[in-house]
Amino acid sequence: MDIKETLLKGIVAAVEQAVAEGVFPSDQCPEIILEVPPQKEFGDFATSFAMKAARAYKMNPRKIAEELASRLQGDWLEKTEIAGPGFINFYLKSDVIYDQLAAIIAAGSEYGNLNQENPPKIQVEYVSANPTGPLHVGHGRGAAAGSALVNLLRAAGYDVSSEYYINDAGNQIDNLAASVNARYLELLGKPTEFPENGYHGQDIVDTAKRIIKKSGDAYLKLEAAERLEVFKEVALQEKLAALKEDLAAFNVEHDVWFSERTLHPDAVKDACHFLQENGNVYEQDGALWLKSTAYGDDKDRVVIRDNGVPTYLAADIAYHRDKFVRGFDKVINIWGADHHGYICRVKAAVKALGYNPDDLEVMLLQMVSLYRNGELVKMSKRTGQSVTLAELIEEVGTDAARYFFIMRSLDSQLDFDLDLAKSKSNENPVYYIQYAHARICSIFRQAAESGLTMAARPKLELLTDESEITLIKKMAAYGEEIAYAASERAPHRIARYAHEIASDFHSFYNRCRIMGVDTDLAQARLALVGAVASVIRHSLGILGVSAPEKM
RNA sequence: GUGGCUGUAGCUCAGACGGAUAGAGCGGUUGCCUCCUAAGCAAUAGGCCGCAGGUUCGACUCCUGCCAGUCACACCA
Repeated sequence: MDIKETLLKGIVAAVEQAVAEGVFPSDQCPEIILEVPPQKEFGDFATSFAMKAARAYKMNPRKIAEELASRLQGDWLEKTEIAGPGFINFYLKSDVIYDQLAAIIAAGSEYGNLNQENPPKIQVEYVSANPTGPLHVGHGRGAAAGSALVNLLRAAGYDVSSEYYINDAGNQIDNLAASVNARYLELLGKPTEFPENGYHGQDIVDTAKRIIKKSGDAYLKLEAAERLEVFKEVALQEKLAALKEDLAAFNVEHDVWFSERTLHPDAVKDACHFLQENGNVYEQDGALWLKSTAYGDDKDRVVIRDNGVPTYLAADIAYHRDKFVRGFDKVINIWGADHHGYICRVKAAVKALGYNPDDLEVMLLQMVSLYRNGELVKMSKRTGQSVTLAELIEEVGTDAARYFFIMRSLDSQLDFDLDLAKSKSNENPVYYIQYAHARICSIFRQAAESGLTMAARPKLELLTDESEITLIKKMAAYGEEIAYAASERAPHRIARYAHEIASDFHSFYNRCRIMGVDTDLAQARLALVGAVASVIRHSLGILGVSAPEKM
């Protein structure tokens, strides 16, 4: 069992004993929280329990600490100290950490994967950009963060399904077809007015060119409406293929691609009927309205327009109903910050459908601002002037782009410095981590050459250097970090962790040598750095960043 | 106007249900390659944690108000 849990149980037992002896009052026991102290002189773990309990117990905190410490036992415990206003500091026996290291080594590449009994089913829907043009950098943040979150949740033992919602119904798709049509006519020398809400990107021109290359002017003979239908399908298939290609190049893969069209008309109608029967929609001015105000929205929202066409919300209601019908315990949507006003009505819809709105978690990504040469790069999807994800990957590479997107908390606006990300130098944090991994691989290559082998049972207790102890403790904390980061939905914590362990390793590397020291010590160190490499690989794997063996 | 997010070192940002001297990277200064990758290490300078109140033994963290930046407030998607 994890040493922290063991310690926690020991403390609980000590408190219970004190209560049984009448030293502590029987009720009002505050929660016991163990933390790693800010300084190593304060021990391996500490708790502020005594200070928290002081009020409830009406006792002096130092007295509480003494009573607790005197009842705490365990052969893994070196000593306890009471410090400051009433902190209890715990010092573990040194062999405890060697047991931990041995367990980490034994777990191998599985170390960092947590097991949960009856893991909750979680769905993560992310990117879901309209299939009307290439992905741009904003989608890139969603793609990186979403896939990292999926990896993180899986490592934490959840049963996760990732999904892309394809908005392949509605006006924007008609605009896509009309845009392709306009380019088609234009290229064939039959100038036409470009649709007002059309897409101006080069990709639309390219699609038109490919159509001409394949079929020439054959489609000119068709009625306009027929031609638009054909172009709609061609364009949609091309866009979807391009999206998948862009995402694949970015180490992003969705388990399910969900087409909005499949919701029309039946699922949308069913959902509306359902809401009608439980009285959550009403008709007014010829339209059908969701009573979202009953669930905290500012105003009611139209679901079916007066012309009989369902709104985007109608499809989303049907879609979210479908998600819950599929049996997910938690449904996570990753949206851009510009959609925040939409959350309330979807949650209202979820509640109106009879599900718990708290089971729908919407994570908002704040905006990305690109900087090049110190200047803001303006983005506009309409005019096709934006920097696309493909261009970003081309410019800075998948590893750097993913790391830059993930390393910041999702709810802080991101300034993405292109010049920094593409600089293949020490300014770039992703290389720092990868370099640590490459160095370890290099050590193993050298060891193999010089005949140094891994010991079956390395003498880990020889690892007594400060930097070695730091590394072991850092690795021992990885599981907890995974669990916490997953529960907080905070993949950036893993980026941080990876950087920290890389830093601990580089520090070790400069203090301790492996080749040329006593064989037992060398083998122990080899085992240590092997574990470090494994943990770095695991954490980079969550981030979707490669772990090169040479740099 | 209403709502969301943000405001911490020169710059970009971390900071676990309130706790012991507020952290990292970049940038600055100073050292370290006869030795496993110097894309590295070590040391050092740099902070009214936006402002003002409040709660508490204790507040960057919680509450209230204000200021600033940003995104959004459709029978568009």
